[in-house]
Order: sequence, then C-alpha cells, then structure tokens
Amino acid sequence: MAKQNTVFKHAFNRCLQQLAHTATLPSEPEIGNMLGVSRTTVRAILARMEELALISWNKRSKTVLRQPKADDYYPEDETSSLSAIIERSFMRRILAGGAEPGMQINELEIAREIGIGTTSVREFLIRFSRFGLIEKRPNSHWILKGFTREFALELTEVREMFELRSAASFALLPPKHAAWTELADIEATHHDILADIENRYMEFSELDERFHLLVHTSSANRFIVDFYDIITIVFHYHYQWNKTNARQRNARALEEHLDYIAALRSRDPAQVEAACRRHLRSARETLLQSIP
Amino acid sequence: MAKQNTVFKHAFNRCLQQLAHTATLPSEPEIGNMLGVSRTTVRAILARMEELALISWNKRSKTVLRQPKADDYYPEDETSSLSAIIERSFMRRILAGGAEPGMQINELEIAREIGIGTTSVREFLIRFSRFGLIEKRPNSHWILKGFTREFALELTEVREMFELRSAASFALLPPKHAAWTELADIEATHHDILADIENRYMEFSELDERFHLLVHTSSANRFIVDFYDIITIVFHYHYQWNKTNARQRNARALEEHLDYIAALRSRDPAQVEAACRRHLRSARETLLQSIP
DNA sequence: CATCTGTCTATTGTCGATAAAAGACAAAAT
DNA sequence: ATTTTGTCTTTTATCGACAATAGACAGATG
Repeated sequence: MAKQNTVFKHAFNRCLQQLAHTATLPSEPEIGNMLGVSRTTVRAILARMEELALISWNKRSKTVLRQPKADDYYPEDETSSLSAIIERSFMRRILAGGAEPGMQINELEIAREIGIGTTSVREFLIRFSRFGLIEKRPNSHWILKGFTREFALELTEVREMFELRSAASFALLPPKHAAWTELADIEATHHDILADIENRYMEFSELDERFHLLVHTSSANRFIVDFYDIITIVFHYHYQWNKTNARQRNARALEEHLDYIAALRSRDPAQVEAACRRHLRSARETLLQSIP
Repeated sequence: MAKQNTVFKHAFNRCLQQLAHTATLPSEPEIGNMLGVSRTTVRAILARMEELALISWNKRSKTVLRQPKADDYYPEDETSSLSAIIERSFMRRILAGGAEPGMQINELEIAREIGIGTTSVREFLIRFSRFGLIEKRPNSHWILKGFTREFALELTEVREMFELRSAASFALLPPKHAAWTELADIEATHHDILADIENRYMEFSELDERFHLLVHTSSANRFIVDFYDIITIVFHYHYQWNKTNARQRNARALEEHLDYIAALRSRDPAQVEAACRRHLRSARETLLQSIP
C-alpha cells in the first residue's frame, strides 16, 4: 500500500453530508472546489456513490437516489492523514507519558509502534523539529529536549515580543479593515461563552487560538505568524492533558481578552500595551503552573 | 547505492592531515572523538590507510609509514553530504537564477536534475520551508514565495527585535563569562582585517556570522538562536552572488561592529541599543539595495 | 464559445530494501 | 581496573517502486 486513500475517504464523507441538501450534484470541477480535491478524486467519489446506489450518474446528470446511512460513511479514523496520526501519537508520548529530557528518540521504534514506514516518521520529526522540542544528531538519533520550564519560558519570551508588536500594529489598522469585523465577531463569542460559562468553558481553547492568531496576523510578518504555530500546538496538546481548574482559568482569560479587545478598539498604544501585557503575563503563569 | 559513504571519505581526508603531525596514531575511540565519527568509521579509515600502505596497523600499534600524497585524498566533491549539495543547488536556483515568485517547485524535477532520489529532496524542502521562502500545497507541489523585498523586510524586522534583546542581555553577562573572551577575540580579528582590508575584505562574511551568532546566543533562547540560521543562510548565499562594492560595504560594517562591540563593553544599555540599531539599520539597507 | 467530461500523464506520499554509520558488549591488553 | 579492540546488532540515509492524487488536453455538450 503505497498511499492510504485518506483524501478520498475524507472527501467522500464530507460529500455525503452535502447529499442532504440537494437533489442533484453540480459539475465535477465545482464539487472539487467545494471539497478542496482534484477532479480525479471527485470522480472516485462519484463512482463510489453510484456503486452504493446513492446517486445515479450519467455524464452531467448526477441525481440523488437516497439519503446516506451511517454505514455509508467511512470510519472516522481512516480519514485522518498519516502525519496527523503520528503527531497525536508523538505528542502523547512527550507531553503525557513520562518522557525525560535527554531521552533518545528512535525513528524505527516509533514507526514500528504506530505500524507505518520510517519515511513518514522521519518527515514528521523534521517538520516537528522547528518547535524546538527535539534535536537531531546527524547520522544518529534524535534527542528529546523535553517540555520543560526553560522551554516554556523561552517560548513565552518570544511570544510576548511578537504579540506586543502585533497588537500595536493591530491598533493602527484602518477602520474598514476586515480584522475589525472579525474582532467584533470574536468579542461577541466571548460574551456568549461567558454567559453560559458552566457548560461552554471548553470552547475557550479554540476561541483563544482564533483571537491570538488574528492579532498575530496583523503583523503581516510571516515569521511572526508562523511562530504562532508553535504556540498553538503547545497549548492545544497541553490543555488536552491538563484540565485542572479549567473552568476558572478560562473564565479569567475570557475577561482578560475582553479588556484586551477594548484596548485594541481604543487604538491607544499605551492601553493596548498594558492590556496585552496583563493577559500575556497571566497566560504565562498558567502555563508554568502546569509544568512540574 | 543506499547511502553515499561521504562521512567516511570526509573523515578520511581530515585524518590524512593528522598524519603529518605524528608518527603513531592514538586509539580508535580517540580518533573517533577527534573526527566526530563512530568507531566503525574509524576502523574503515584505518583499513583504507593500511591498504594504501600509509600506516601499518596491528591492534594497538598504528605506525605512520609515509606521508600522504595528493591522490591519497578523496576528491573534495565526494565529501559533502547530500543535503549540502541539494542546498547549494537549490539556493542557486532561487537566488541567482531567474526564479519568479509564485513559481511551482517540483520535487521530482529537482531530484532528476541533481541525479538523486526524491526522498532526499523532499526532506530538504521540508527542512528548508522554515525559512519562509517556500510553501507546500498538500498532495501537490511547493510554491516559491521568492526572495522579495517583503521577505527581506519581514526577516529584518524579526532580526532587529531579536538582536536588540540579545544585545541587551549580552551587556548583562557576568564579567567572567566566556562570551567576553570570545568577543575580545572577534574584536581583534576585526582590527586585523581592517588593517589589510584590500586583501582580506572577503573574510568579513564569516566574521560577521560569528559575531552576530555570539550576540544572539547570549539570549539563551532557542527560538532566537535558531532564527539566526535563517539570517545566516540568506546572507551567506546572498553575498555569494552579489559582490558589488563588497570591499567598501564590508569596511563600513567592520567599523560599525567595532562601535557595537565597544558599546557592549561599556555595558550601558542606552549605548548598546544605539550602536546595535545603527548597525542593523545599515545592514538592512545593504540587503535591500541588492534586491531588484 | 465556455464549460464539462473522458482519458491520459506526471507528481506526491508511503513503503520496503539495503549500504553506511552508529553503537553495544565481551574478550583482550596494558 | 580502565581502556582498547574484535565482533555483532541496530539504526539511519537513501534509493526505487507503486498506489493515490493532481493536473493537462482534446473532444463532447449545452
């Protein structure tokens, strides 16, 4: 098996959901655009749908015959790309499992454990190395540098530099810039979640990413925006395995965000800087507290 | 040929040079340490040297029989690692050749052009992507974002942030820190080169890297230090293909460095910041001037 | 005549295989 | 009692192969 057909399966599943809304499907290129895949894959999807008697397909006419049932879908776990699988497995090892700094990382071992080839593992590790958690010894193994206190401090130091600068440039965006609309939208969601914090506090993590990414993007600097990937992945996995006081922590962060947003809107550099600093300081504290 | 034995060849060449200095070679592990290779490779080197009647080898006794001649060495170009070859070839394409932003990059084509497998090219591109010059479309090609004015501006923006901070923390290093000795050494080299600038101005590039890396290292932040890789590679290749006014440019930069070094030594934050800013501004100008 | 489909080709993602290099361990040597 | 060497095993770097996917082009369709 040279390549898993996960692109096909994932697109197929998404396409099934579309069947609910229409009696006929649009043209092949249009479906391709919708799903973000090539025509080759679209045709494979259509062929499969015809095979399952979900549609009748003859050239331009693609008529829906019946609604999809649960087992027309491919299983969820067959639809994620290999690198996503490796990432999850790897992050669990280094964040959740007892992985000591200095430990050796072995490509072959990881590959065997997940049951895949070494090439994919290698490529993942190379991509992952930019996060500063592992380091390669050429012709030899990788070293786990570990999710340590130093790591967190170095990470937040750069984050603070970048975010302060981004926030400052955000405040200078012209009033009709799309970012202000997005900001308003984000603000509204903050209020929504706060109003029902008991039940919706888990939605914070995603909103947090959306907000900070918006701020970073306004720097219009690829290095700053790219760096935010590191923040994202660290926070994403970190919170996934560390849920103590989540409700309370998130409520506080939401309030800080609202201050921060108000400051951005004021367009007053001093206020922006103060609010940004306050929030970043408490975000750093939160992160540090959860490291042994 | 699964693997080129470049590690062996390169280490062999370096080991030949050692032959001039001693009549007998030390133990295998010691040679390995010296050359930075494993004992397996050391033994291959010794075996080859014995084969060429350069040494007689019996267990612990390794006696030099004759001095190496020119054709005992392996050719230079067989000693560089594959990724170094790809890097050079690729950088030439995108910096020297007429590579338009937006151009597609094709793994297979590069591989064929250099005459190697696709795996190595892929891995190179993945590693290289962190420099922000290319971007991947999953399941499809890479896009060249190009060495443009925007790239240079974004790069220098981050560089300036990082270097100002690093310089500030450099000034706070305890007086007995090893960095001060290294700084003195670098300063002396500056004077040496300036004294014979007509002949030695090409040595600037390497010295420049050494100096700025020293400064960045004092931040003790892996993200800041790692970022300096991008600066290094960009300046390295950029100057290699752009030598207009090199003598004059380098002389000026050397003078600026000396001011900057003096400021660091003064340990006065205001002076440090001023000198650092001055130098970074002119470095940026130089870079920008050479972009169409 | 613009867009869609049928068909064909080219490239990417992943695997397994293999030589090079690293490294483990016990016997040998000082 | 270390350190060195001989031998053996394991891992990495790289290749070639192949299915999945993207993409090109001409003829068909409205």
